[in-house]
Amino acid sequence: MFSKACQYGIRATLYLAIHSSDSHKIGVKDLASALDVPQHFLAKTLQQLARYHLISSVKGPNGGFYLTDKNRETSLRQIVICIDGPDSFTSCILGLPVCSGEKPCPLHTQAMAYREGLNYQLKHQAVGEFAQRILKDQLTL
Amino acid sequence: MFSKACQYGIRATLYLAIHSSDSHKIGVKDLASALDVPQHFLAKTLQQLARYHLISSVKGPNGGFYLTDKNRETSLRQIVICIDGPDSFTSCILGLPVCSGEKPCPLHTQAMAYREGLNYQLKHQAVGEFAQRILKDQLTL
DNA sequence: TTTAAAAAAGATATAAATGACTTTAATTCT
DNA sequence: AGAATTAAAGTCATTTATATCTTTTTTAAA
Repeated sequence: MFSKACQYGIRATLYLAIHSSDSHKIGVKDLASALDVPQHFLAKTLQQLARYHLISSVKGPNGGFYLTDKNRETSLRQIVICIDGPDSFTSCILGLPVCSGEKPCPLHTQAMAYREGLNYQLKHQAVGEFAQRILKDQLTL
Repeated sequence: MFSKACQYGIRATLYLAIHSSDSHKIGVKDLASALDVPQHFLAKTLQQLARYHLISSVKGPNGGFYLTDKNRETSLRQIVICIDGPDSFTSCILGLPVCSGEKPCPLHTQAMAYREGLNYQLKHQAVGEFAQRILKDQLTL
């Protein structure tokens, strides 16, 4: 479903949403050890997200990654698209080159129901809202 | 979600459900070209399924793969388990080593709701039933 | 006893994930 | 302002996993 890069990207973004701010940036090193993921691989992923302005970063001393208020308004769907591309939720679950409502594979209907639901959740909940729910419900990152 | 091997396995099994019988077996070569998938990779997958008696095969002239009536009663869930293992539907969508109802990740509820749905469909529909629906609704393989 | 086909084992290729190193840019401290 | 420092950005190499191809062996039927 999600590539490792994407999983790391989602977790890192949510972590930043909870722990970072304009005045408190977090370096890859700290982030990687907090999430227990490979540092350099995470770095690459974060750079990709920063390039697309889904997260923010500054270089140099006291620099690092952080989320602006605007960053907090983006959806996790955007993060997924940025890393895994736009098709991970729509491509055929059986790998058929053509598979759509008109020409469905045997699992099309079932898969769509499942994936659309998840897609909706990722699309209509802002990163900031997710973060609040994580704090409230004490979810794991 | 599914590995290529698993996608090929599902499609091949359904193809066999529709086109094969005790008296009409199908060779990997024909199967592979009908589904347009790599022949030898498919062969390996079919052998795995045959080893676990989810599909049937005989060697030699006029041999090949086919489905018995009993084979038609197995579920696609069994096929998936046989190839991708038992955890592909329950392992954490964010890759966390521990993620459960008690200690959920931020996407746990959403992911479970929809994966359980798909899982249910795969579990409670026999391969034979699937095949009939494919014929009835003219679905693509 | 020849033949057709699966079964098995192994080699190769491709892609995903990870790691090491170099460069660039922003701060901080003279 | 200029040098030193820190951390991201970028590039390249290595490892690991997945997918694919090749060859050999076994088995059942004609």
